[in-house]
Amino acid sequence: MGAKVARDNRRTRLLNAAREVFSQKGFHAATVDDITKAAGVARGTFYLYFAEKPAIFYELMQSFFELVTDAGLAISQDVDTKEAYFIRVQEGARRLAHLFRDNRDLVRLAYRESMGMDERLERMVRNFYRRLAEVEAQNIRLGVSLGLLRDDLDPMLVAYAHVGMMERVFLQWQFDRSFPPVSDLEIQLVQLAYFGLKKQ
Amino acid sequence: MGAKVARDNRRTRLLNAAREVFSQKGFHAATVDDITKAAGVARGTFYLYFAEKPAIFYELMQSFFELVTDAGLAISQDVDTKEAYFIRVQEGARRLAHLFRDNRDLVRLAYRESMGMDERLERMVRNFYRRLAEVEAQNIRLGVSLGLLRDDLDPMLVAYAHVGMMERVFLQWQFDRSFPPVSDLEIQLVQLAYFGLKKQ
Amino acid sequence: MGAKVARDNRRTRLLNAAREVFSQKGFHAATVDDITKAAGVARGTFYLYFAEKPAIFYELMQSFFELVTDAGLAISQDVDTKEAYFIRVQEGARRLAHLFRDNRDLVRLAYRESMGMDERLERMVRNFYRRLAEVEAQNIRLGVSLGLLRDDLDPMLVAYAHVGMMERVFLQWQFDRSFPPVSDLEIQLVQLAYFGLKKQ
Amino acid sequence: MGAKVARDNRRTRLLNAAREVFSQKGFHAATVDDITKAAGVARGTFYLYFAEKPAIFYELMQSFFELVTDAGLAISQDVDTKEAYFIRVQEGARRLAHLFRDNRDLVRLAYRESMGMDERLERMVRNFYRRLAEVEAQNIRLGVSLGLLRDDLDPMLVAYAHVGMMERVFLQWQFDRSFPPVSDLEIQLVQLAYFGLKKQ
DNA sequence: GATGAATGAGTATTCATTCAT
DNA sequence: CATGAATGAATACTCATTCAT
Repeated sequence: MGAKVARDNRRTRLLNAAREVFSQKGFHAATVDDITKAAGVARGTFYLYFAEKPAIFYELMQSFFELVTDAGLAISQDVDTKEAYFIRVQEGARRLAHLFRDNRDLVRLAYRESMGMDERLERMVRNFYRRLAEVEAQNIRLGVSLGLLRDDLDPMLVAYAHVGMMERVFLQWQFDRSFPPVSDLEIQLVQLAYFGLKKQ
Repeated sequence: MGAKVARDNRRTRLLNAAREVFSQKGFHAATVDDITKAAGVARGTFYLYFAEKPAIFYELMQSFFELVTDAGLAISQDVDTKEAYFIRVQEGARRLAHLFRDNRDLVRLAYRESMGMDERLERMVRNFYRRLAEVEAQNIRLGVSLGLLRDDLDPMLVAYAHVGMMERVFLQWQFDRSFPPVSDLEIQLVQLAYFGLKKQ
Repeated sequence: MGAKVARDNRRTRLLNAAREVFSQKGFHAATVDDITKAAGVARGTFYLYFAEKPAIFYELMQSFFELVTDAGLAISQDVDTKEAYFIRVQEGARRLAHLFRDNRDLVRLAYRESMGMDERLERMVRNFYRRLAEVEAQNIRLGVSLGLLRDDLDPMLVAYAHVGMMERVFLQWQFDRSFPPVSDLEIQLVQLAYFGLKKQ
Repeated sequence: MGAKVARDNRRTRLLNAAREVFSQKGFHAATVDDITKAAGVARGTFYLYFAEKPAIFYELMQSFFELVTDAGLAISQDVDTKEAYFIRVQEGARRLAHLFRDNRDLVRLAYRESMGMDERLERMVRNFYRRLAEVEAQNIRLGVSLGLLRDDLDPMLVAYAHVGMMERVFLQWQFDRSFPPVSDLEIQLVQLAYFGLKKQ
């Protein structure tokens, strides 16, 4: 079992190293050598665990996608009252904010080259957004059925809008130093999404 | 002036060729040779008009950024009533929708590798978003001063949220075949932004 | 002795696997991994029986060389009449034909890269040809002393000529589908070598 | 035209360099860098004239094949008497001997790895031998029709036999230092082929 | 201005061999 | 004896950029 542990160690070390290296230099500028050096293993070892350079990148991306999707999935789980729903939505927004804050490397990497690599990655990204929107659309349908949300807008369209506002705001919040220093970011966002911008 | 025209022709042909080639193959996979061949000029000619391969890419990106920013700027121009404001906002949304629809190549290219190239491009992208958000924040402030919009949310934060929802929705609408077929896309979006999602 | 048998089994299995793998993919394209996998042993095991990849190849080549040389040696053994000599020569030719037919893998491998590997192999090949020619030259000298063959040609030169005609004909016969379908191949060859091509 | 000359120069220099380098180190051991260094051009220049490393090797092989085939073709040209035929055969043998002597590099290279590279080269080699045999078979048929040669042996079989004896003898003569020092090599060979080995 | 031949730096991947278990 | 995870040297090929014509 020692071997198994060592094996997992190597794989994990490569993944961590790759996350850091990719995040700093970008996919293209980062060499396999950079990654193995950062992981403290020999060059050839990389290919024992990943078929090719893109493979490790896909895996990192996928793990980010799952973090985000899981946050979305958690919202509707075991919810059956308006009050519980609203709390869950608020918690979901906070969880997402924390996720962006706590995984800077992964976030940076995901938004740095979530596109432009190859057809396969582009498909992964498209699928991620679709799936995420479907999850959010389900959340919205629950809100509608609870009598909380309006039913005259297409749930998928609204879902994409929510995904977009969350990602752009959290992204800017994380990486743009000039972003307004709001402490209750996710609260304002939920307010905006719920009440809209019109004067009451 | 014939020379000037020829010169401009070459430059323009290179830009058009680059837009197409980059859009199809991506920045890294596209070679200078691809571009010059598509433009029908010799390889060396490229370097008479652009200092290096990234330069022509920056210029294309910049032109996209300006298209978008101009659409945002047009909203508040010469507006002084609630009614005019609302019409302009609606027009702005439509203009943006058309812009995404009519410039597929440019949009694809911009979102395909708006990141992950180099530090300079990343700065360009960050600046674009900041400037765009400032423009939208100005629009919002006008709406507030006209007594139309609430004043308890940070305008920049709301601006980023609007940018995010627009870009994600229009992007998906353009490139995801499974996007819900809504004809009044930009109307629903403005509705959502103005009234929010809560049941009236 | 069980261990000895097992040991021999592994070694033999490696040799057989190598013969097949080399014959199909060629020396360079064949990997040690291919061979050990085909033999059903672990990679490290290879190096318990062979010092390096070329070693197993040398051994296969050597075994082919010995098969051929033995066929040549058999001709002159215990021969003391013209009639016996002629019969033996004919038998030798047939034995060689069978040898090429029954060891396609080995033949293919030997002629596929009997050269171009390294200095040592080239020396092996040169030595093989020299030794084979010496054996055949001895046969010829016996024929001369029996009063059957002319004595005005250099025996070594004639020996090389015989080696060449045999190898080229048998090789083509084995691997070129367009080779004329002659059933008495080795008889015609001996005829040609003995009587020459001139019209009687 | 200066450019054209320079271009040809580079190409020719690469071919000459490749012949030497391949001949010394073998195809696999020789690197593209070795060749370009020997030719005095930059690495990338190689790929302006040859699509890949094997391409230049194929071209060298082909040129050798043509030298040999041409020697065979010359024999039967404009011959219509027994005397002329015999002279031409003798000349052909000498021409071949000279060819092997004067193109050591090419010969060495051709026989060093005329096999074992890839499917395409193997096909080239097979085709070369078939074509060469066909040429020699034609020569033999002419000898038969002139009443000089026997007609009871398959011409293609005899042709392959001749090819084999020539190549093996000339090869050994060139590269084996222990080869018997015969001055009239090609004369003895023709004698052997014509009269055979039997005592008159 | 325009050309395109020449340059040479840069990198993913393979695979023979070792050695700790 | 046997294993197979780990090693790291080695190499063809691409392509942005230059510069002589």
